Amino acid sequence: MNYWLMKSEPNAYSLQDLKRDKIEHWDGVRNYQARNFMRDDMEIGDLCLFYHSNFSPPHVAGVMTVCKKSYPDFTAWDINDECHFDSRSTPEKPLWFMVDVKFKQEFINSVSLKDIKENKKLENMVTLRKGNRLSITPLSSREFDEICKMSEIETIDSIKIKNKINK
DNA sequence: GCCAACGTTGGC
DNA sequence: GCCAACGTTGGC
Repeated sequence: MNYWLMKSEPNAYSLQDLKRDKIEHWDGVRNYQARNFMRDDMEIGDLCLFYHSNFSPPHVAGVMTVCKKSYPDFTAWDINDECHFDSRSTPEKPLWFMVDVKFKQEFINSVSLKDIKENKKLENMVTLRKGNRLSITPLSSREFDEICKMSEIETIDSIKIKNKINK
């Protein structure tokens, strides 16, 4: 089983949205490395941290699981979908792929990027590597467990995030 | 809103 | 195949 961190801008799609929808396809990935992770390495049952990017403060909000193996990202074929359409991808020769994810858990306390950076045990996280902009990164089981553990503790940032989300 | 860091594109 | 120019990501 593998562990992943997956980024989404909560404006576009949040963990709370997934909680409502239960299952959703993780479409719109248009980066080859991130695509390869999904297409080649993600298995049913893999555990994923749901990370809210472009939010102040940025944070991990909860956990989801992979519930369907990769298949072509059909939003790339929709000429009316300005954000996702890519003429290079066709049903015969798909270029982009996605998996389905299932809601598992909303953290009682979100874990902020700042708190992650300050945790010595997480200093080797791929997500933290300088200049990393990958929307999907692998995690070790230890890193995954550590972040879940951190969510049990209330912090200044987690209170900030709670207040903002409940507004 | 700024901008660093990276990925992608396209001319040569 | 190089690399400059451009676009995007995402923290701050």
